[in-house]
Amino acid sequence: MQGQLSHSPGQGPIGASMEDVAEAAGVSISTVSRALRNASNVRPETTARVHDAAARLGFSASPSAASLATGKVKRIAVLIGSPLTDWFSGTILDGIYREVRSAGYDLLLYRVHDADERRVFFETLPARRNADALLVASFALTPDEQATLERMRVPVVYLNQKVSGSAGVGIDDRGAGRAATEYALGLGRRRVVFLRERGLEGFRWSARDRYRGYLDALDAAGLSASAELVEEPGGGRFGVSAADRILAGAVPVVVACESDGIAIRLLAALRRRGARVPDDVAVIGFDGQPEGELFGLTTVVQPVAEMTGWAARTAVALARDANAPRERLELPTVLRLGTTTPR
Amino acid sequence: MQGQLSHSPGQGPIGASMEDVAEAAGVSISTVSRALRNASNVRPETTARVHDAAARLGFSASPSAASLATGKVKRIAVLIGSPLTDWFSGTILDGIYREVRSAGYDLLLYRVHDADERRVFFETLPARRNADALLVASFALTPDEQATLERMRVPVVYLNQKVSGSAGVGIDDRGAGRAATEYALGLGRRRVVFLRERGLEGFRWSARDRYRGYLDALDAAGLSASAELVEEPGGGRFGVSAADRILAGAVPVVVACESDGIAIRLLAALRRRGARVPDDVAVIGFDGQPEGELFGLTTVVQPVAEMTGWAARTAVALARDANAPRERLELPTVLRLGTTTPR
DNA sequence: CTGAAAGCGCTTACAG
DNA sequence: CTGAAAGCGCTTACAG
Repeated sequence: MQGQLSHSPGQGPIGASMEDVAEAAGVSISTVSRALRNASNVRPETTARVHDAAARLGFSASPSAASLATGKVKRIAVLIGSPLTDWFSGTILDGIYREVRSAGYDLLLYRVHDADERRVFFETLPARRNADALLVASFALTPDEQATLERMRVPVVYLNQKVSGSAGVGIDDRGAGRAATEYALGLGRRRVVFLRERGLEGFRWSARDRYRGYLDALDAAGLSASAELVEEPGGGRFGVSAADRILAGAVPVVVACESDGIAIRLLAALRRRGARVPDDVAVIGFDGQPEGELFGLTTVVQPVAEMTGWAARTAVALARDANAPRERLELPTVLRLGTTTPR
Repeated sequence: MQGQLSHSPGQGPIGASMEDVAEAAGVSISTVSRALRNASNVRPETTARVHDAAARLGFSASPSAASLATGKVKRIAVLIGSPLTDWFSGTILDGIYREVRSAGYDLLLYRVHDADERRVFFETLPARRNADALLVASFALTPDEQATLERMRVPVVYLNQKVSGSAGVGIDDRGAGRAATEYALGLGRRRVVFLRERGLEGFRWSARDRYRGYLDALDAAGLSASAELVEEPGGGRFGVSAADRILAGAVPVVVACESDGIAIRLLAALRRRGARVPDDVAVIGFDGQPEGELFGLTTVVQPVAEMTGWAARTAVALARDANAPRERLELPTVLRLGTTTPR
């Protein structure tokens, strides 16, 4: 019994081993291994006998042992930069989960909210050797961080960020931000402001690009940008001071928002102040969050389901074969008109 | 080279091995292993030398190999029954993530939305041998499923469900539902209805219990329940037909909602119909979602952060030692008055 | 404080 | 179609 590790006292039996199954089925563990993975080169009756024995003993294989032998961990990691309470985060996680699980992979979740979490993630690279592919969602990486991920030797798929040479899918945030702003300018209001959350500048690629598109449109129209409105993220008070500042202007205005979630919070704040929407203030969101429809929100709808599905399927393909093609895809957005902008 | 597996063609080098580090540092791999985990029985200079060599070679240990040797996978699995887009799901995932990661564990996510996903999960038990502890969140399990989880030999912590003999934390959903309804009855309206989502009956323990509390209160007041309002979950149209049905009654009414998310969607639908809140319809939510504050929502606030923190810390404790105490904790709720109920 | 060696539980090339 | 054996890359009891 030399070498027998005794460091799991009181753990109790962890369940049947492959050897137990082999004995019960009267075959070798090689055959058990093959039969349980339904390899074609096993006699059907043998396979059935093995499955029977495994079920009877409540056997389930050790993923760690299998990983060690195959070099694959059958896990896909997702790295998310926005709070998980955001509609966008929840929606893409839901979609990614479906694809990943149906392909037989588990989902490992990593979240990076602040500079500290960010530092820890890139220093320790927990996804290293821990996932067969990594999906980076809505998260603006520095060139350094991109390089670090490269060295990790795990295939990376980007959702909503452009990284040349890497697989990825997204929309044209800048173009869509510009188009929304052009539409806003066409409404004949004197001010068009852009509202976004503070403190996530380095994280949210998409917000930054949408804002750039806003500036593009103003520039093309020969206008200078109104002071952009930046609010503290999250919390019940979001939008309140923005509403105050917007209403202080005393001119009809259009507000283009970074996201529908922000737009909805702004609408609530405006209404509590008695502002008329869209007469005093017109509002345009960004996302296509279903809740926005209830508020009649005019918004830029992005094809979240398509983006997510594509990203997840690509991650699975790369997890299976790191040499699978690494394509880039850009999907179109649509401006959906509601009642928060005038006809 | 016999036995050398050749099934990873083109994978390229996966990085340095412990042997490489050992050679570079001039020690054995035993020492490398100890030094990298900062074991106390290694000379400080040796430890430093090993860390240096590891950093130079970009070494990171294989979690699979470590797991196989230790019997621990350093992962905690979360099983969630509600859509990840729900505020509650996002909030608890955020909180669980923080605790779990800071304790050195990875987070494995499992979601069970419909009967099919549910069946697959319990048939395949993907968390088996794949996590050191399982956190089951807001998910009503059948006795059979509870037993299945028991046999899995992974410690389980329940968030928002009472399972005797298991660790868990939650609020008194039934009591809180009753208290909210009693408050509603005290407002002197003739009808008090309960609004919840359809299709998740077997999944959401908490919604069911809140509804039971509603019935309790009516019963105690000698009233019979109004037809409960059940709506299709999700989507932009949620709440619209509920609003229609509520307004058809033509009597002032109080609506107690399963969640704040539902209450907010109802408020939007009511306002678009021109109903006065709280004069025509008073609304009470459940959760304490920050967004509700913007709408002045009266609601039952549950201590989500405390519940989540406790559950996650308990999961970590059980992951470290399956014999750690399995306690149950019930936390209090508070009715927060807003402007959607009359003074 | 350090090293040689066994073992964790699988998968698969090889031989039959 | 099946089995014996090597190896995946760690950790740790044991001996020094």
